[in-house]
Amino acid sequence: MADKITPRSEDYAQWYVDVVRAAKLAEYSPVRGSMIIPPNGFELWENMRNGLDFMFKATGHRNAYFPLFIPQSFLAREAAHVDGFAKECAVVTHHRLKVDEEGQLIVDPEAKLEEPLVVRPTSETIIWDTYSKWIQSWRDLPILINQWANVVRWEMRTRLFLRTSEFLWQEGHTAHATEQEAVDETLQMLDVYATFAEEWMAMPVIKGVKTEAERFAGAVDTYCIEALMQDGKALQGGTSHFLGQNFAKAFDCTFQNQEGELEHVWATSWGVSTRLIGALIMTHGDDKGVVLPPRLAPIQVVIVPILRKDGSEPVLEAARAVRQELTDAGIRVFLDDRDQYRPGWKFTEYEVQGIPVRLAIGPRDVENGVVELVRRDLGDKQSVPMESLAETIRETLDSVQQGLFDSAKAFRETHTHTADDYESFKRLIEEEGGFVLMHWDGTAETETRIKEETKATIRCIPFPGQFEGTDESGVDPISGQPSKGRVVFARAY
RNA sequence: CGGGGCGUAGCGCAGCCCGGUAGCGCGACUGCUUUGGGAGCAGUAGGUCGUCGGUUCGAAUCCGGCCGCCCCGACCA
Repeated sequence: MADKITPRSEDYAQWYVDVVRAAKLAEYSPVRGSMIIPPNGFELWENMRNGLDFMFKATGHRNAYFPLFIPQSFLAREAAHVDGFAKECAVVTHHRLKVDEEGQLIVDPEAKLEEPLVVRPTSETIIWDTYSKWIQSWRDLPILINQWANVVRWEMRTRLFLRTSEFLWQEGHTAHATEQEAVDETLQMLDVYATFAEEWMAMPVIKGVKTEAERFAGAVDTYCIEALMQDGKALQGGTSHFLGQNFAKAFDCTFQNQEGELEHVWATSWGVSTRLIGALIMTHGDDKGVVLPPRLAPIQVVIVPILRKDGSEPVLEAARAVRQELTDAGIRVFLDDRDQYRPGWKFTEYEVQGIPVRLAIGPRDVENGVVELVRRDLGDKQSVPMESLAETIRETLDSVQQGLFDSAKAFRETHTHTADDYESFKRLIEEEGGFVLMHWDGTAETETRIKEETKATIRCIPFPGQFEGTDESGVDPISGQPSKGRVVFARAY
């Protein structure tokens, strides 16, 4: 029987869990808050990683690896950073187990570490300790490094992909001679994320800067891309931080400039995580399952042959020929010729998994020189000629990619509202969800009050030009104080 | 850390109130028939009933302790 998927309209959170499970993207592990990522999920991550990695390298970055364990004292060096992460760190205190008198495996109390090791929640500290050794002169700058790694943040409440205690991500850490160069780098990487989100994930995003309350612990400015999920909640998809000289000062990282003077280095860091997979699911999924954008789908086209006891050989031959043609054209294709499942079962299975295009080839199709093509996003069946099939598929994949982006963008537009007074703001947040644009006086007081009263937070102060009228000055409807422009509010993941 | 729920076959669950041979569905395995939207029939295998203790002739069931997981809140990518 089919794995039951709760309809989105009934219970969106349950739908999400059902879909992740049914599409075999992730499963729970024996340890609370950590997850197993089977091939379906991991190949998706690999494709994301490849896309991003290419862009990182195209902008001059190189990959490196820094250790999982960080001396506890390192984390304490930057005050704001401690505040931000101390509450959610896993700490290694011992290095040995032993079997006790009762035969139980226990932590050996004799094997206590002199200094506890923190499992990295992020790597700024270990990296800046290293950079301080690498950097002496302005000639050593910039340093443009990225690492692909796992990190641990001991979360109280977890959700598959969206918030797990251990997750996979990339973290870029760069060092610069000037403030301007570091700021430029921060913004450049934000652009990389936005491009990736929109062109690869088909997920429209708002670019903006975080308020002080939402800022990364230790950053001067945090920039972000914010996406809107189908249930009207916002999701932060990636962040890029201008760290100023905070970490350079904490780790005494200086360089000698061209005038021979010692200066602190300017820093950035930026990251996206497996959380993006959650964003992808909640941007495009439907009641039948996941919907994957072709550029990221591990399998772009699945071929289902309709086999009969008599005369299935011509069908298989045709299916293999199609597979070859598409493979040669650089399309990721899978021929499911397993006899143990019937075609209907396979149709449903690949819909759950979100494969963008399905081809069915049966005896009738072979006779007529056609294949049946079904787009995952639209679901309509069409018969297309075998002739120049690769081209047809390529166009179809492009069309799916574009179609997903367009409908996600249309959704965001119909779920973005403007509020001019607090009452209608509250009504919009409560009843409509989505992004609400409203004037804000720039103070933490009103921001906190709104959060407490409505659970909505300022997702970002959007860059100019993304919304009509957000850059016009006005009045904060709560405090009556002047506002430089509307900011983006929403309830968020 | 508060509130709620749940631990019984790989997965989902019933059985518990009222103690007495551990069951159902899905999945798996074998065979046959099927195959254009999650096939049908027949058969087979699979269990320390979360854990420790108590009550009892006898505990999945009653009592107590402990452990774990999920959901909702406070906190966060």
